[in-house]
Amino acid sequence: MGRAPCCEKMGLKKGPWTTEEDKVLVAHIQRHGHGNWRALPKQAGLLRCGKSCRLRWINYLRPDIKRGNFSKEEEDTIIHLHELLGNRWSAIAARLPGRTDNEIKNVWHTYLKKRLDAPAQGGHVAASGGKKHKKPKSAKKPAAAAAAAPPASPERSASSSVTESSMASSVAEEHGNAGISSASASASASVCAKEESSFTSASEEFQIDDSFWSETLSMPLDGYDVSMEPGDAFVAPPSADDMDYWLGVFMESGEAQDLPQI
DNA sequence: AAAAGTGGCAACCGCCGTTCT
DNA sequence: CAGAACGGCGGTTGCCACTTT
Repeated sequence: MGRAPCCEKMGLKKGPWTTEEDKVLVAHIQRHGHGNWRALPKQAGLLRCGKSCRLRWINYLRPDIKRGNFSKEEEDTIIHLHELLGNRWSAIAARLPGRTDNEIKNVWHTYLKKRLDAPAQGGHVAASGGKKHKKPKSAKKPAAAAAAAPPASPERSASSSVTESSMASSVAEEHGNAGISSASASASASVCAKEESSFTSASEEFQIDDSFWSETLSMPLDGYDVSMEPGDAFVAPPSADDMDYWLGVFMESGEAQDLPQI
């Protein structure tokens, strides 16, 4: 009705993001937050769809993103949570600080699924390249980006850990002001939990100690009888589709301290 | 050393639930 | 209250780097 028409795709750019676009997006979010993703590209002067901006920010530009290889503990956590939650990548990501749903989804499809499919081989097919030992994508240069972006996107040149980049840390500080407001405006408690937990983690440089993983790995299965076989499709407990249910699970399990006070 | 094959990752697409007019 | 816009999620795709032959 009174709303602006949804992102008209005319003239909008697609494909890999350039360094310049990244900078513009980060700078804009630093200043204004991301109250309205649809309007953001226009306000920032980006020829991108709002969705694209959001994805870029969530998955790569956010200051609290933890890049680099997945540890064994993280992989095990994903496997455990996948048994519990199924393909609810966002829910799984919420329990892995610094990891995004997209990244977890990728890891699942590339390593973990195979690892489960072929347990006989047993070995830990690490995300660090069980077979290929691929160099962290630092040189992947999109054809379109190559022209506009000098060497490589920031997150690619510093792919081991974005948290180490000065840009990221500065954004982290700024985001405490700009981003939180929009995050807290979100109606979804789960989203808030996810976002804000990330923010608090960001300020702590993402040092995840072993206790976190031992708790994470032992908590859900021990505390709750989900009575399901590994590999089963997700069998929802009563009202399990409700994220409040899972929030409650986390709270009761003592994981609450890892979540923001809502 | 070169070519072919394989796998990983970033990004897009479409759907769904929620919010707003 | 109805319809449209928005935000978010999961599935899928395409490009590129790496490995193997």
